[in-house]
Amino acid sequence: MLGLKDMSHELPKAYDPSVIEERWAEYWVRERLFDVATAEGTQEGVKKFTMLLPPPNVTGRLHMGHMLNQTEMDILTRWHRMSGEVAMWVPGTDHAGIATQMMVERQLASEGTKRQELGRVAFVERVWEWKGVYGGAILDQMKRLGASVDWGREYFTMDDRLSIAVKEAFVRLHEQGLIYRGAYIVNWDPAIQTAVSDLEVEHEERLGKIYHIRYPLADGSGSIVVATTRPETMLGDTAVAVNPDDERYLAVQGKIVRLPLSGVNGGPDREISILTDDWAKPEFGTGAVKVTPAHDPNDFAIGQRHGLPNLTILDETAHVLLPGSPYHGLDRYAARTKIVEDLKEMGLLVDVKDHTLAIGLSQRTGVVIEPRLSQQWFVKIQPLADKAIDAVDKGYIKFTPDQYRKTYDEWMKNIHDWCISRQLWWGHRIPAWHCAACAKITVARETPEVCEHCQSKEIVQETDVLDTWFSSGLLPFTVFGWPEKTPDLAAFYPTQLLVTGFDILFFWVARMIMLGSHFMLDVPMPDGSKRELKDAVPFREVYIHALVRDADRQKMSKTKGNVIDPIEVVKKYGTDAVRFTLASMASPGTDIAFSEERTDGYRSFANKIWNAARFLFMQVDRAKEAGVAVDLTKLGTALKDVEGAPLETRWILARLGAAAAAVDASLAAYRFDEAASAVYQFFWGDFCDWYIEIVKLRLEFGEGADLAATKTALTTLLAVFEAALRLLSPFMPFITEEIWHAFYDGAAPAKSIALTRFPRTEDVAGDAASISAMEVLQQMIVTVRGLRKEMGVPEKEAAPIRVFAGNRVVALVDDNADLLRRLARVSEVEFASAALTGDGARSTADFDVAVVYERQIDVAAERERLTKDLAKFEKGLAAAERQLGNEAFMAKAPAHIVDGLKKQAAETKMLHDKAKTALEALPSA
RNA sequence: AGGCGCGUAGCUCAGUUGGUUAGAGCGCUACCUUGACACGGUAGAGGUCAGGAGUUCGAGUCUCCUCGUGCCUACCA
Repeated sequence: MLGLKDMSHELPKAYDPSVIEERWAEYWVRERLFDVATAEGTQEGVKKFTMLLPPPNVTGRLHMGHMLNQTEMDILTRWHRMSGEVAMWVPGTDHAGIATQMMVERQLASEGTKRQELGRVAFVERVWEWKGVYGGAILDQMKRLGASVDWGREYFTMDDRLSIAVKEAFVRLHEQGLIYRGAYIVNWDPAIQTAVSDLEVEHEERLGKIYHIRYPLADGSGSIVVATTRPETMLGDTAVAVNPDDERYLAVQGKIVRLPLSGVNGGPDREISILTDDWAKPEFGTGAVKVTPAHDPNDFAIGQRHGLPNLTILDETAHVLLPGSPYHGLDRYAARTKIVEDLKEMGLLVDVKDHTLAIGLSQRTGVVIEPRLSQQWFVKIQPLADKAIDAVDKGYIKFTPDQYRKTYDEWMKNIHDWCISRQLWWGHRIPAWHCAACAKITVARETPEVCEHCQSKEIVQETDVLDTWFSSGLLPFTVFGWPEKTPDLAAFYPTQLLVTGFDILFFWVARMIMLGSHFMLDVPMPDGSKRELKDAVPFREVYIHALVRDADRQKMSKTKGNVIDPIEVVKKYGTDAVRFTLASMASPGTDIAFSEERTDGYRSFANKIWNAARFLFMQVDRAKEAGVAVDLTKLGTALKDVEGAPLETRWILARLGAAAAAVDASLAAYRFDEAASAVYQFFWGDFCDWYIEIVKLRLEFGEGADLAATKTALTTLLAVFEAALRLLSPFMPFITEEIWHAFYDGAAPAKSIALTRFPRTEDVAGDAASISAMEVLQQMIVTVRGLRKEMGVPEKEAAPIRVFAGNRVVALVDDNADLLRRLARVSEVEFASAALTGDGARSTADFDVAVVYERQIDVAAERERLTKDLAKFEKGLAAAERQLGNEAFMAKAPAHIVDGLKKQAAETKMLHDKAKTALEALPSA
């Protein structure tokens, strides 16, 4: 399947992701590597990691937000899987009622027809056809990105089994008295002509006008002035309300008003009364409110309280519906203009003021929402919300970041009943039948033959469909077979985690919590015991991630044209680089300003990994030629066997263990940025920059070389590298898979690196002492390199150095002289018996070091540097001394802080004195 | 109208319970085409942590205020 043999000899110099990624993406899906059998989930004692993919709309195309979401989920899933857990990530798509219907309607429009001409049945068929052709696009994109989901469990929210579950849920809620139908004011989208829920309305501050209109009293004794932002609705006024305590209006309470412009067919204007209601606030507008019960939720409430008639004067398309009126048939805004003009002409327009108001726009179509009185289905939400509040309050569901718990709580506590009916054709049709004979409703799981109330056969099914979020809110249990008591449901519910953006916190997350807490309480636990709320919740944890913005922090939108297509970026830099970018920028609290420059940097990282692999493969080839063969089955042992091993071996193993521990801790806290930075730092900073450079010394194959030592060094090198690949693999699955297979050259111990074990500290030997010793050595090497450069020692030339150091460092330098020679280009090391000053000597806390070389330095520059150093030390010293002289500090600060400061002060003083001596030793200019 | 964030190096961002001299990547400067890698190596420069006040022995970190900025929720005509 792979050209492995070729690879190990002829890896191209630069890594080219395009040639390998598609191959592995297909391989992972074809081999079904990430499908989980139900039996695996029922094993005793095995930890499970179950998670649902937030189902993208079938109409969707993958955007950066999806990619961030999927990258995070994939990293977590791969990490859990490699940690020995049963890791199951369930994918699917959402039928997305409005979005999909609009998409197909647009298609019909381009063919010169419309859904009404097709009829409901043909239209729905047409949508299914559309879904068949275009619906899979987003999941195909997901496959290309290597998401390690369980494709065997892929679902669509309109699948038969899910439709049955949706019906069941609806019927049960109805039976429990939690679903009702009635005429209420709802948010009406006049473009697509359906009701939408409160959440589907977006508010936008806009500058509008507020109109003060004079309504004359019928008895001619005067008038009352009302204030409104929507003058066209006056046609539907059925009262005027004033506050009972408003002294200005005491005299007109109960009087009759003649409503201007309301006459039809040339008849007289309607008469309405002035009533009192607390809702009218004296301080707002004129203190008098026109009441339009059919077109405003507050007015509706007033109407209910006072038994006012509801007069609907706008139709489904927001055109005036008032036959016989001159305004009949006008669009709402045209009507507004004309009414204002007419009022002005009649002298009834008292005032027009600028007024900013939050206008409601339909999330899907962008048109202004028209509050409209209509028959709709609602879920009585309070009983569900109570459980959902409880579940989070009691800690059964944990939010990360924690601040969202509060957001959730606030919303849940102010929740309104949920309008779940939509006047669409695409969706789950409400399982209710209206009776023509008795006008009552039959709600049933199966299509009924007769009306359950009067046995009439004259029944027709409700034409409304359910809000898409109703079905997706059930997913955490319906995907596992609910209402059936399936093994899947027993094994995998509740899921562990939900990863999503805050934009669907209320739409989806909150609904899942409400519906899960409600329905699953009735499902016994696998052992037959009663299920408690803590096990009825749909997931244990919710991780809310940030929004991906463009490099200028602008929200990506089609209208702005700043949408970054992840597939394009992936083509340019490789999936691994884009994944790594998203992971490393996924810090809590801030949105992600996606920058290609950053991605470019991580492409370099991939290239670095690639070239490290090339280096290793070359060494393996050299070894083979020298007759040294490494046993790849012994790599695990190599990670633990440090008996008599050189410093760098013990050090890199300690670093590897630390990196693994850091990744574990970070991912457990959803700190993808920290985890990414830990692996990056380990691989590039520790492994490549230091370890490989040191190992180059050890790999001697020539005459008289100690081949046994070479073999040991090479084995450790390979072992660390192989472990590093596993460490990197959740973040960069493609390049690690490719190199890992090449590494084993057809004899890989598993079908995929994703199925191997994630490195754990307990798998790796390593001691803290090796880290601190190595740090001293690194510091010394860096210092010598700096000195060489200052003194103008040519790059290729080795120079002797002098070292003055304590015992610890003497032994360290002595033992690792070859390392110094190689990495700092030192020819010989001479130990000094006294502190070194002048002559380009440099000091640290642990040692003094000087490069012995004829100075070619710029004296002026050196003086400048030393002067600067001196000033820095003086400042530090003064600060430390001031602090140490502070009695309050000495009395109150903990001992280790005081000791630390004392030590620091002593060191600073030493460095200060040396810098001073060195400065004085410089020849005068 | 309420609520939640953010403001740290030229840019993008880290900075865990307050504790020794505030970090990373990119960019920048200098040197290096060294047999893994120029998508590279080595060494550097660069920050009064938005501003002010307070608490504390000690504040990037806690409190308050101001300024700037982003978002969420909401039935004020």
